[in-house]
Amino acid sequence: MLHLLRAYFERDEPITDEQFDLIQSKFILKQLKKGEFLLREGEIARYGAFVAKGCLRSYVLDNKGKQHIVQFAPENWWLTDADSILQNKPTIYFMDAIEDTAVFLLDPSSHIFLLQHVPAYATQFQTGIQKHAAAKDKRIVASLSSMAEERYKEFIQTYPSIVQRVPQHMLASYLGIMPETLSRIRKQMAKKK
Amino acid sequence: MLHLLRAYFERDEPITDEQFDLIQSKFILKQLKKGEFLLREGEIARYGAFVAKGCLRSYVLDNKGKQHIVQFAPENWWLTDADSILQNKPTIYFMDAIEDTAVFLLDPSSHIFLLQHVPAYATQFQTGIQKHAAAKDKRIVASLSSMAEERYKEFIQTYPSIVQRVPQHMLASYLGIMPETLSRIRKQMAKKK
DNA sequence: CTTGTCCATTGACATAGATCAAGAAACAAA
DNA sequence: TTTGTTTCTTGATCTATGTCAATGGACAAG
Repeated sequence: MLHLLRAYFERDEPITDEQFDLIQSKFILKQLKKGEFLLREGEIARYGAFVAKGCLRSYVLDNKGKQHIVQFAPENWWLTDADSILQNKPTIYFMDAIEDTAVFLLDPSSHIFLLQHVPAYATQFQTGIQKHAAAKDKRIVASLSSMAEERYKEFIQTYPSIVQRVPQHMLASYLGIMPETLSRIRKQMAKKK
Repeated sequence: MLHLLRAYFERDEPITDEQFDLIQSKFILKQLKKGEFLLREGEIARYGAFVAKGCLRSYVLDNKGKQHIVQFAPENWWLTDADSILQNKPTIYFMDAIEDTAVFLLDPSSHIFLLQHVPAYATQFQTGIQKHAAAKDKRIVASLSSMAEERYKEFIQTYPSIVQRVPQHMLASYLGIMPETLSRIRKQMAKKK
């Protein structure tokens, strides 16, 4: 799995073996079987997770016990609850693996250490933060301004690889609609074109 | 207005006059009349804006020309399009003043300078980023899991001061519902209690 | 005071999407 | 293959919210 971690940090600029040793020494590899949890509601998050292989998701339960998927995290994405880590407060999220998944865990102090000592880490971190923030903005705008069908199309455009690998009902949950509705939307779209 | 800027950076730790001089020298004060724009769709954002007094909002136009409010920024909030600044790409947002407003503008290189030279700046920046990110997460979760009435109640809880000062139809736009619907929700709530 | 503009309210109706119920596929395990 | 799970589809209704249209209040400008 280590080569995947290295490839990620070398995307923009190559890094030396020494630097990668530093990185490597801070991350903890964890293998998750499909369905295993990384974090549950009520726990305090202690790590950020980098997905080397597989796919995680995070979701919340509403007051009726219904799941709502907040994020998918396939290869090269990060998943964490920064709020919980930084404020030492219980998370509202569940995070689990929707396939067999390999993640690298990083605790906050290691994170700060790497920021200060490995420029390539700082670069990728910055890029990652931005990407996440932009994705969130896009999602908020979509939820305000688009009907379900448009949001689905936009999702397909933005995350074609995710569409292939997650079951439809999870997509529906992410989009904020019922599986039945997504099924009907797909039928509509198939007919039109 | 400078004392407001100073008060913001001194919230957690006092700062010296020298440090504040440094801060002061980088910010540009701009006064906006109600209705004046800070940024329009298609422009490239050049500054982050700190609201010292008054209130800004950002919104997008959907393909039918309808406004959707993405954010309100009252005193001590920041408003910017990081994506546009950092990627040098045209913004999709309009940002304007909903009251007479005083903002302090900061360009990216000054931002980096202050991060490196004024610890209190770095601290407040970090806190601000977190606050924004948490607010976005909360909003995404709410849009997935709550009906209009619950979202409205949550908004009142979270931003009581904003409710007082913005017209109802803007609140509706932020909540993703029509003004008529918000009016009906308020009527319902008044009846119940 | 009068006029115009903006905003909130209310009603009648339309529609996107939810809910409930039943099957049909798909797929894995035995 | 048979059986059991899980996922997807389809139909019949129900409900929250949007749309359209009219009215009345608040407030600013003349």
